[in-house]
Amino acid sequence: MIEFEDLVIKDEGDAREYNVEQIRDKIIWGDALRVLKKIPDETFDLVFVDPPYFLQLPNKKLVRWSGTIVDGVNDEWDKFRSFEEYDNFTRSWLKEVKRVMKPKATVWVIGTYHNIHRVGKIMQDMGFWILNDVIWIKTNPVPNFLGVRFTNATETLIWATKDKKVKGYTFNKEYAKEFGIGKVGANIWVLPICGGKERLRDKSGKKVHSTQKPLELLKRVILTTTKEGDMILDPMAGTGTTGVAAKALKRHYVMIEINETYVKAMVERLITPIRLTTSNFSYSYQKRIQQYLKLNEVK
Amino acid sequence: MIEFEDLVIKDEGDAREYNVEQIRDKIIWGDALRVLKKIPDETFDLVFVDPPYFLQLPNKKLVRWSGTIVDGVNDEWDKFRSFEEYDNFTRSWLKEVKRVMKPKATVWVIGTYHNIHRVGKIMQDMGFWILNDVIWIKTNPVPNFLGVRFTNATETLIWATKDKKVKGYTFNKEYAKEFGIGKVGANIWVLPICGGKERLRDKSGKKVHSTQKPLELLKRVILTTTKEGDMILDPMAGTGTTGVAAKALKRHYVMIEINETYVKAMVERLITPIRLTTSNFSYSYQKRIQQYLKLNEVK
DNA sequence: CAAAGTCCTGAATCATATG
DNA sequence: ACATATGATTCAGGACTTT
Repeated sequence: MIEFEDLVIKDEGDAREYNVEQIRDKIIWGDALRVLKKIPDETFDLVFVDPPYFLQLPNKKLVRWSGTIVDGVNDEWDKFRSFEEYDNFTRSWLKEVKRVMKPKATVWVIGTYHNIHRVGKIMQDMGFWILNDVIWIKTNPVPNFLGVRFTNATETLIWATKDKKVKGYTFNKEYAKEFGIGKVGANIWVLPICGGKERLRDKSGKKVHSTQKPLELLKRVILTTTKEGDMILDPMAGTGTTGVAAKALKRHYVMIEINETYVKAMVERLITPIRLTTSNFSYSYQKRIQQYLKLNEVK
Repeated sequence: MIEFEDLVIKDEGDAREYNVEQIRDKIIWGDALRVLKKIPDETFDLVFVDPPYFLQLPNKKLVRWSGTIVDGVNDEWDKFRSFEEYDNFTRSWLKEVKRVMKPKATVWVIGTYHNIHRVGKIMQDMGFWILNDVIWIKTNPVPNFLGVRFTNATETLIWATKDKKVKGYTFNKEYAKEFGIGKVGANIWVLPICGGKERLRDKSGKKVHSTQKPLELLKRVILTTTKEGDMILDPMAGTGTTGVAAKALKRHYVMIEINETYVKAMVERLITPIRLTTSNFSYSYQKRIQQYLKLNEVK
């Protein structure tokens, strides 16, 4: 039986460097930046980053007509004092990410309009070369019930190499065509927000993580842009969707996370067998997505 | 009969300021920045900007199977020496745009991953408050022939106020629901690239403008975020889609454009009567779009 | 005249090899 | 570094031609 200790390395304050064998298929419990600095150069084939979105939500509750309260993101890890502080944080982790990427590796970063433009510009300024934006269309977004904006139903993923000159990165176009709307393998993915049985909840029914990413999303990232056996890094792993998907798809992972609750949740997920099929969707989700995919058949 | 002189003001080098009556429903033929500086504060209810995308295309030809060559963007106006030069240009026009916006006005900027993140971050840094990203899904994008990336089928529009504190901007949610995918009025618009009879061509059949925007796009922008009689500015008007749509929808426009060929094309379009209905789409477009909208009915 | 087939093209950061 | 040659690669829509 696999135990917590088999999967988790607690990062201690000393300065030694990790070696690749030691951290393969492990969760490193510690601060992302501090841990990243101890990882050797050119270790990973793929990096997936889901940084704080810096939502800048007002510190008041948003109440629905029904009287219930919108359970938005109000976590300490999403608090920054200013754009400048957010940008400095972003540059810091991007610098380390770039260093630990193999020469032909690619990196994904996910965000919304609150932060993605800041991240994207900083990436370009640091020499990353954007290959695509991929638009995730959420089939079940939170509606804008005040009717003062468009309902924000999308997130944006930036996919990039570490440098303009990189050739020969991994791109599996068969999967790109399978996932994207239309025949062309477009940069548009339609899938629901993480919910149902996949969504981790504590005993009181509260969400363990406010922004848990769906397995289907990471499945698509991994299948389109890695090969079996590749090393994948997620330096802000949250509840570990990246590692769970990587394991199921026969890739190696390294996940970094500082929050103890999240680390424990991740371990639970990793020792629970899953199969990564569309059955990870509920039936109604599948039906909805089929509607989108029917577009392929329009003449 | 309406003549060129009735519609066009040629911007001369002198320093006098334009007044609102003088420029209403006019094309100002001159440099965007120089002209903008002569426009009074708080003149417009809406600004739409389609800046150069800074595509940084390689200096080599992309040849198709058939032997034809992809006629990509190779215009002087899309050339910048560096990100820094592009950013300085962006900041310059954004500063003037902010000044000529009425207090409750909003601004739209369109771009692709090549430039939109730079523009978006700069807007945030200058105090603009992003209300939404709107994703334009192009039904007929240029495929990625070589299969090394996702086909880039989207453009991104940023919609913002000039300041975080702005309340009471115009948002017509009925139209937002009509245009966006799903019942919720999502931030996703599906429409084709400008082509067919709408696409302006010279006598030899060559595109007048390499990136002419579809009328349907501007129709949506105008109907969702302005009222009848509003003043709309397009400071880089190209072949004038903004003005044509504004006129048809009973809004006032001011368009700035420096290129003589484009100005002449604009005048032609403005004196040609049009009706702005969905018949601007061909039937097959409509069918395709209906397929997307069927999602409304999914339970 | 309608239907089917051919050809061209669209905001594209699209490959590799050789000189 | 840049330019040129060669080769494997693509979908939707519109214009035009053939059946």
